[in-house]
Amino acid sequence: MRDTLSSGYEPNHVEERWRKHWEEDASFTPDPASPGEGYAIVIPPPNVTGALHIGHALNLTLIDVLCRHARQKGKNVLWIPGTDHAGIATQNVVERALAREGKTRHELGREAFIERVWQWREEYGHRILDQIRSLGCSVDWTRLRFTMDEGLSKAVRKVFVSLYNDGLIYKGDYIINWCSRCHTALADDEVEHEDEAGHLWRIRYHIDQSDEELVVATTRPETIPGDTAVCVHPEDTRYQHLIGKQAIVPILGRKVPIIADSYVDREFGTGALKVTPCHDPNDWMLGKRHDLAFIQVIDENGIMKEESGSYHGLTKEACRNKIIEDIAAQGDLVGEEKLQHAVGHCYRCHTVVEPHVSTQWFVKTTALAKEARDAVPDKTRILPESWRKTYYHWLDTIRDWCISRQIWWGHRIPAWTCADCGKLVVAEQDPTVCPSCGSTHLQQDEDVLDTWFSSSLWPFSTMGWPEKTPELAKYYPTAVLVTGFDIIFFWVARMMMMAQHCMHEVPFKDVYLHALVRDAQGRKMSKSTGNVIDPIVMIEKYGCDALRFTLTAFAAMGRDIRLSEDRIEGYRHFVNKLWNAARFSMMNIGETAPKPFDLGAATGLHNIWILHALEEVKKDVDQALEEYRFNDAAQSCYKFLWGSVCDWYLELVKPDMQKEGAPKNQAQFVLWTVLREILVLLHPIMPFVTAEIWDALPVCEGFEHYELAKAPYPPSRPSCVRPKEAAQMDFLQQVIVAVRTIKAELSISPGKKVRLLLQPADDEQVQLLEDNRELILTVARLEALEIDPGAKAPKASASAVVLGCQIVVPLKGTVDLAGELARLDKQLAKLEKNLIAVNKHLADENFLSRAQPEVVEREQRLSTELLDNKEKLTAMRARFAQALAEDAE
RNA sequence: GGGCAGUUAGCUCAGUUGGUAGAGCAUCGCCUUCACACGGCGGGGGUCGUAGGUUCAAGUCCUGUACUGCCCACCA
Repeated sequence: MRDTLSSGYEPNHVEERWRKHWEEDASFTPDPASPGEGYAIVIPPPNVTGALHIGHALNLTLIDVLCRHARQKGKNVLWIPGTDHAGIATQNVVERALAREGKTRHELGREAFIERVWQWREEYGHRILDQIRSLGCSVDWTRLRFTMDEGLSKAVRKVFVSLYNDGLIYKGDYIINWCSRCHTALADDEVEHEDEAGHLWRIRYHIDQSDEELVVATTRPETIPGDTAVCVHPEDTRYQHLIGKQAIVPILGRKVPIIADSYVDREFGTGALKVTPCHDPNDWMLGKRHDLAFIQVIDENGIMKEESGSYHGLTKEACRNKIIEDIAAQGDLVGEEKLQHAVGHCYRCHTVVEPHVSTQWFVKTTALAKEARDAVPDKTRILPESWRKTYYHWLDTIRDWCISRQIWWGHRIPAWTCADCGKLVVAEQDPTVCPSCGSTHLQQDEDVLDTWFSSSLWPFSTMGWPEKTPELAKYYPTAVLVTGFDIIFFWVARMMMMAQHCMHEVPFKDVYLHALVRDAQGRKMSKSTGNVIDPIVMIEKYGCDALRFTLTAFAAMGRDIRLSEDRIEGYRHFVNKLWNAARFSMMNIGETAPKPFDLGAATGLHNIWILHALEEVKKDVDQALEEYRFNDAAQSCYKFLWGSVCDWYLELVKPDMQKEGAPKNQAQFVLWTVLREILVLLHPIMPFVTAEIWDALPVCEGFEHYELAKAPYPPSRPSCVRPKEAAQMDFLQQVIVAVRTIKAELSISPGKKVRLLLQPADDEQVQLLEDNRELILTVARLEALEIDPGAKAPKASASAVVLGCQIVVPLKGTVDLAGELARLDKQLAKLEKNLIAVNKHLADENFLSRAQPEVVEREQRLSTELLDNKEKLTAMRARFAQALAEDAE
């Protein structure tokens, strides 16, 4: 046990000790052979290059809440941590570092460069792991994984070969998205479309051997040298007669056919389209369909090729300006207008993406996508459900997945070409001879795989697949995938596809897609906007628990989180409140633990009431977390601890603590129980402060001591569910509040002890109030308390009515008599308003005959009660007014 | 062009199966009451975007509509 707690919670002193303890103790390293239902979550692997941002913090907090809660519920929990090699992103970072030394990766050569990246990872890759650690994540560090680990690389190769052998991976020429800065192909979803202001130029194409002409509209005149056709709609009467003739490409003078295809939108532009099969995906499709020539005029660096004639060597941007100039000079520029249109950008470096024809590797997605689709929602639920449609839609319209990347950092494609016979060899093990001709001149494919290829195997590759491991047997499929919706396609859908192929089973039973964390204005956080909230800074400033509680409390399903620093600061108060409630408890419990007794037999309304409330929170929190309602779980704890325990129970229990014997011991043990169990409930959300308090709490006789991270969820105590007593307590609270209100509104100092006369409505109230006389005296701060239904109230007194019980505070000696009249009028007006509303219901025939009987009954009861209150209050007002008048005389 | 969210107190958001609107922060008043001023007590503040519909009863269900945000999409 630790010494007394300090008066303010200081997270920095506490947290590091627990991080260390959890790690050294291997607290979160489960044994697959141990009992308990397997419950696994794999971390969405952050990039090794990365630093923890607030989105990670949210993601990791929610996962940790689930894992810690599942442990409490007796599950055998495995949370696998790890990082992603993040091909393009990491290569970019290292290349930038090289550039600062004045070197390029090409100067270094492939092998040395890769060596350099590994070095870089050794040096900086632990940063993100440290940050995961500082968040308090209960991950199993002994099972740390990296997508380029030997085991995972083996899995990658196995899947590649298997897909290839099944005919689901092929190599082919296709128009892909090319980033000329990253110098690699990108998958469709790695391209971000953004509306940009551009121009739509109308350019005249002359018709061969004719005076006629055709005007086409284009946003990309630099591709004109690559034109191999002009296309119109087959039913367009304006152009029908030109179909089959030849158009002359401006400047270059090449003749190209005029073709017809219903793809063309007659309404847009001029209704005539120039076709550049090598530099536009639609034109590529047209080119294939109409068997057109394919002329590439822009190279992989964005420079005009020789085929572009006089524009050879220009950048594509320069070419655009020049060619427009030239066409204008020739008099063939017919028009120029501004146009907003979508332009694709590289999701890694934001360079404009160029459609580019090249040889790439693809995964056939049709069959895989169907299986992934069919698994939802029966085998895998997607939450919130609104994302289900999006998921379906993507899979329904999916195109083959381009998986080759022209970079060096990543899993190199396990394909070799025989230099002698040209045979393509795809194999798990590096081949030494060509199986076809026996040659040893085998050349491995230069490309590496898309990062998402290896990530898509993550749920099972991290558990040791393709080996048959105890982890796979116990923990697969994983319980839930928790991630942001921004990677639903990149990652979630692809894991679903790959798992079906490799495991013939879904990778997870639930997918919980959480929100994006935005700034207070709802903007995305970004370094350039300067609105980022750095979780590490927040942890240092306010403590990890405050950050975690804030994120949890804001994690309502299906809604973005608008975060600002003052919210975190606000919840730090809550952490401190818990700390001080614990301090108070321990001061009153003392060194020696109280003697346990049967809580179901507790006496004292306040004890019975708080135990009842405790049962409710336990139920609520458990239910909320089962349904991923994180915010509800956090709110329940917050309300109970602050609103019930601190605001009331701690005050109510003070008199008991001054006594000796049974009442004191009872209060102590109840307090001990309440504190102990709320610590367990809060622990998944705020692991540090709860563990620290738990550690300082004495252990009662007959109770086992274990550390909080290993504590079970508190079992329900049915004998403590006491709704009747809870309602009685509610009545007492209302009485006390009424007295406080009178004091506050009549400017009677809260500290000033007043006399109170209660005129209960019935014997039951008399009994209840008598039984709790002491409690009322203390909490309402009274000098004297008279409970007497027949008592004669002094005329000059302030009054209120609660459930028919009249509350009278004599005002003799106080100043503000006139204030009371105004106060009563306000109360009466409020009552009257309510009464009218209720009576309107009761006067309605339809309501009486059609509403549920309970509802009608409730309304009737309410009406009677309100009327009674009104009458009593009116009478008191009259008496008081009289007193005022007499006083004036 | 298609799809999905959101619109509730000054701000940020809750509001499970329809039954007289809640929290935190902010604001106002009072209080250094021996756990906590990162505190206590009390007050003020909302015709729940808008128009209809269903219902005895709608913030809650349905339809239309406005605005905001996001995602998807091959109109050059």
